[in-house]
Amino acid sequence: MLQLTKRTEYGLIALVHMVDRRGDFVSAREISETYQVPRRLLAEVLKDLAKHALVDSQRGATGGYCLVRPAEEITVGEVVAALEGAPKLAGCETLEASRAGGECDLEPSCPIRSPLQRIREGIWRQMQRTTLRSLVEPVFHITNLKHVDPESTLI
Amino acid sequence: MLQLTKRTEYGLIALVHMVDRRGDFVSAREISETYQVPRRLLAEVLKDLAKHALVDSQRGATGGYCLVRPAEEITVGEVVAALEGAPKLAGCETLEASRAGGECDLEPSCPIRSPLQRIREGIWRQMQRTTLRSLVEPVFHITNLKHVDPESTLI
DNA sequence: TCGATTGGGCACCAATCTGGTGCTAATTGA
DNA sequence: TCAATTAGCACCAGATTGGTGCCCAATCGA
Repeated sequence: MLQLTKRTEYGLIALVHMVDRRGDFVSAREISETYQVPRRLLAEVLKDLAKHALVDSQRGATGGYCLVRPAEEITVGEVVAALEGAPKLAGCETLEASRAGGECDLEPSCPIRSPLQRIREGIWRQMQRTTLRSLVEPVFHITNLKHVDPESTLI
Repeated sequence: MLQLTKRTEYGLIALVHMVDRRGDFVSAREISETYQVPRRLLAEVLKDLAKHALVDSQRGATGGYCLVRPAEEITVGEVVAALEGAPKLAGCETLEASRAGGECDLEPSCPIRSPLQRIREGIWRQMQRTTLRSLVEPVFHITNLKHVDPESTLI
């Protein structure tokens, strides 16, 4: 259905919540109560983000999570990749790299290269260009990229 | 998993196959054999496309399907909407329209408007700007939209 | 007229994904 | 020690997805 999962949604909400609060650790409970998100599931998500080195985690009474890098350096693409795995651009692209030039017999519609593949690539590129910062302050995204037609920005 | 369905993939493949062949009807069998796609499923997809007036269908021995409009006028967004339903931009957006101005209590993270919503909107806009033609000849898309940074085109 | 070929409708299925929960252990500050 | 927190693992019900079976309806050519 072309949709990101709830996991990703919760992850992004949590990350946005932590923007510009580096240093102090925010607990999963605080986030879950603030945005009415299932705590256990959110914890699962944050754990994954920690595994992928997008957040630091600390146990104990005053523990919690905080961003590892500034919001300008974290892309939506990274978050999605961490929480649902990088979109498999299977077929041609991957084969291209591995066997350099041979015909592709795995992807049946290869000669044309499946339209869906191309669309997925496009979406993927967009997400890799969209930072956490631009989610917090959309204006940032547009004003800092004047040469890009605002109409065509992801957000 | 942020992915379009196989149905959509098959639909796009079929539509691309029919580009610039208005007039003669292409059978589901021909397409399925050309691209090694399950015939019955493809038929189901084409039926939906016909229902949404994206293709004409004709029964009988020499029947099949053909595009209703030229490839420049059919957008990927339309195809996706036909085959998997328009992405529900639930919550704020829809409520905004219906009750004009009240607080949104359905979408918990509403005050911030869920980051995921925004991303979804961006993707959706992109798909609505991407035509079938640009899937056939990517060059078309870029050269005809010179004011858009090529980096930011969907395809 | 008859048969072959095509799309249309409906039901159905197995596998997978998704959202979510329970429980217990380990860590840490007060 | 106690309370709060993250970590790990298993588990579950429901929805979605990809795909198939079967028969009917239309249409064309012989």
